[in-house]
Amino acid sequence: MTVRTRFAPSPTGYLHIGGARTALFAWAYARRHGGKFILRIEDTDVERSTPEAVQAILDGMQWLGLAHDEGPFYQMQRMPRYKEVIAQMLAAGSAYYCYTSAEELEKLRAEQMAKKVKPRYDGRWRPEAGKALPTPPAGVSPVVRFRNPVDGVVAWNDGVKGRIEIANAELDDFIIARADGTPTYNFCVVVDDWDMGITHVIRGDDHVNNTPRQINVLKALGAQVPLYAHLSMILGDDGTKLSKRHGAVSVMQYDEDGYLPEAVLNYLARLGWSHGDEEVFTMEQFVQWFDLDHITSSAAQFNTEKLNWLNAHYIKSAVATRLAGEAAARLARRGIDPESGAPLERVAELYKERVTNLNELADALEPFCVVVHPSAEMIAAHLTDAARAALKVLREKLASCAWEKAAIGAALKETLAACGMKMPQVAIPLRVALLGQPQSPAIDAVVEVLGRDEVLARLDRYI
RNA sequence: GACCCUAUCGUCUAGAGGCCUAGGACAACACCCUUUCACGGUGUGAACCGGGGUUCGACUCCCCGUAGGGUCGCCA
Repeated sequence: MTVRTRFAPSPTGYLHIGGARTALFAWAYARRHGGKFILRIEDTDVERSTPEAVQAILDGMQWLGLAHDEGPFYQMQRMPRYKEVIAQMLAAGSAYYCYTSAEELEKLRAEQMAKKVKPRYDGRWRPEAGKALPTPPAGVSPVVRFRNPVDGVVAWNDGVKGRIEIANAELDDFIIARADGTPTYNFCVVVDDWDMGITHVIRGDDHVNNTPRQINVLKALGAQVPLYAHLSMILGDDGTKLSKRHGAVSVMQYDEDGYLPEAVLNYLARLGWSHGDEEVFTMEQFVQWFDLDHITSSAAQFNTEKLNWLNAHYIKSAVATRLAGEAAARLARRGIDPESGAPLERVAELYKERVTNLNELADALEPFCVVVHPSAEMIAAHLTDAARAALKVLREKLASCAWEKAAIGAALKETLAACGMKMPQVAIPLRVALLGQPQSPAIDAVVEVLGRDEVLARLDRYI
């Protein structure tokens, strides 16, 4: 049996971090077992589904590098198939028409809530041996309901939560087709998983309660029941349910915020799954190690600090060309010409050990492209008369020394000796004069990469 | 309210009855490195929700509490 997993988002918004993890796990499981990963867009909610959201999901998947083997399939394009199955079920008696209006249902629910019982359909249109059904009211188009078994329990061995058992008595006859004839979620999912030969349904925790209904329909259809694995929620940084106010929820926002996809992937992989003490690993390793047994069954709180640490790690190990390219794109978006100054690749090499994200990298590279003027306070604090005098001595040496790090370092040391100063006393004013800020990587390396002409020109403004 | 799920350092987690004096990572703190700020290195503090069982022995198994969460749509 080949493993077939799927990711089935509804296109009502962007791909959020929880969905991304679900997709990652389903993808990894298929990869791990040499199976297929299927992408299915569940767009039967015409009111809320948008083509923009479909695109956003596709973009998110692509950014993460989670490629699907089949699809994307769109449920709206499978309407004839759903209707065919509904007709079959109607004919077989496993589904029936119900003429109860939405208003009546609403009233029923309110009464049940008031009596503090579980709100559920009372089965008034359910055909039963020896039961007289009401006369269908004129002018009401009926919904179609699934005839759920009354007795027994439906149980499954959940891939992450273990055995779950729910009594059929807890389940009511849910609607599989609306009054306008369109099928509903719980029904489409079943038909799709069946038709697409899905063997492992890896999805969010919030679907646990749908599972027994889906299993019952599958059984009524004579279909094979797949293995279900329900992933717990991801909570926000503050331990509350993830929502817009948590800032970065959309996967693409992480791109925007300067995260590398491999960092996000590695972080997500470790959120709710583990492989002993392994913290940092490649997707190849992840695919090799991934299993359902080591998925945690409790909800996990998102921790931006750990993501930041991983991102910094991946930036450190990324090649400078790539980093320079990423930073250049960000600088360009700020209206800065990335080609206008020092070679960015060399600057990126200097900074990659020191930044947490690509936006910080762009910040760091900016003063190498354009002159950044220090604030008045900074000038007053660092570019004192004594400092300026030392910079003047240094300038003369830099005008003629060999242009490589060691020679620049030597010029710096000679300056210190000549002025009777300590390294920071010259290095910090020099940083302020050159970059507009008192901190930077090793100053000799910065001077070298900035170039002689630029260094002298920038110094001349202060001496 | 009913049903379902969950419970180890602040956070992510290891842990399949003795390997646990509970391990790793992020964060915190201290020290070291240092040409500033970082990086890096070393180290320290920090947890089994409570109560009952089962067992020679429970973080691990069972029950009951408690606390969180999810679901009860002609949404997905």
